[in-house]
Amino acid sequence: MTLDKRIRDAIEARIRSGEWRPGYRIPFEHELVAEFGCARATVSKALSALVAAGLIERRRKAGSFVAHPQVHAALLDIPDLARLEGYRWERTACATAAPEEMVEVQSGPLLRVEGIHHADGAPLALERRLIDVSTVPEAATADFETEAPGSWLLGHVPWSDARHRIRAIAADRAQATALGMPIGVACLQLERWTWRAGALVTYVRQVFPGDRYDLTAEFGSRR
Amino acid sequence: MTLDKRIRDAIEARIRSGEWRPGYRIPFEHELVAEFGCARATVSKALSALVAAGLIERRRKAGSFVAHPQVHAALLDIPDLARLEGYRWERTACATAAPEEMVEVQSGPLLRVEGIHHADGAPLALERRLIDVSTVPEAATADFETEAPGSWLLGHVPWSDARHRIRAIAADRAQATALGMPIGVACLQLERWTWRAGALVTYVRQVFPGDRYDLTAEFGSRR
DNA sequence: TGCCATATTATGTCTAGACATAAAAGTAGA
DNA sequence: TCTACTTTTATGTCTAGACATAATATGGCA
Repeated sequence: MTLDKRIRDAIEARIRSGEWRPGYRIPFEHELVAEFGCARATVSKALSALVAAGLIERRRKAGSFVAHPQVHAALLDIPDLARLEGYRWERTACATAAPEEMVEVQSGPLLRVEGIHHADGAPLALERRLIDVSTVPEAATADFETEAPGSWLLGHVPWSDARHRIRAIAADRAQATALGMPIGVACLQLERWTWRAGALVTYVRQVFPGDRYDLTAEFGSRR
Repeated sequence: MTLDKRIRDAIEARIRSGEWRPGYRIPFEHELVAEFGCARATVSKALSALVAAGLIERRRKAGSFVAHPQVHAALLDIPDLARLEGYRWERTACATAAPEEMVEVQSGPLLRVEGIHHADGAPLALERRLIDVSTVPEAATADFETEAPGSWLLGHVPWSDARHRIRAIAADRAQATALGMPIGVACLQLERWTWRAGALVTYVRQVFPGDRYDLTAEFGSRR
């Protein structure tokens, strides 16, 4: 393990654990130099890597700060429904659930929340969400009437890893009814598993009508 | 413009132009030090950035080499159909075409190629491709009977930028027939525009049956 | 109080050099 | 010829220090 990686990992661990929350000013370079007993260039290299990873921001004279998390992945344009204006969350169910659609993923007891996102009066997305209560205990008593679980989690779980799966599906009876469309309409289904420090935080499945939504991704890279 | 960025840009330009092809050994660090009149650390920083960008690979003692392009985007798992074994290309049409589905993208005269990718005997994807003949003149005389245009282009256009669009569609009559499925089946449609130095290289639209294929994406990053 | 010039300071970039490391190339012995 | 050891060499990591830059903080002036 190289020294700059050790410094990077030490800082990253404190950010991902939530100890250093978004906006927190991490120690100055000269303080890290003292803490790790190395040259400033080595600390700077570690901090540069954290900037590239999107974990911190550096400002001259002011210092380095834990970056504010963003739901938008840099390369894959997945909307954060809860943040978009004009969207309305409509809660339909909230209960303890067995994770029948989440096979192969380890989790504790789960809370299930379902709802519909609206845009301009019409339903845009159907959301089914499972929250691992052992990872996020506050979720058990949260009020998802006033705030959608997506944005609620954003404020309660600072950092995480995620895996996405995108597929085309035909809307079943329940989905078609909820979205106000005929059964069998082609929909884009986005699934996202979110972990924090190895523990499942939440699983969410969003269904978008194919004619109202598409994903875009840009790559300034290799073909 | 900082010195390390100038070095990086100079190397990147020679790679993207095709002057230095994949596998080419770029000058040793000490040669770049002499060329740019700077310290080795500065050259090394520029090369590290090129590694992070996926443009070069560095091997101790051997030197640094232009990386072999990969169709797989790092974060979004889009398969390179032409490279997967067991896939068979079946050409159905090849003609000059008006780009009716490519509005808003500027291009020269286009060559149209259509075909079906097979896996284990069953059709897996339907492909419609438009190639800009003014950007890739050799395409006009290429033989797409023996080689799919995707892999052919890979060998003739070294580096490029790309934009993707992903949506769910219902298969129309022609698509359903080609894929051997009922009309209206939910399919994942992947579109990709590819540019080289600002000029369109190719547009491709691939249609995958929803029940036979899905995309996955992992992000070790922010939510 | 409000504004502007100045000083301070943390980051940004770069240098010249040291030592480590891994892999290729060369060498000697079986 | 084949194998094992040694040498060479390009990259990998790090140091101690220099100067640049930009944004904050400070102090004086109106």
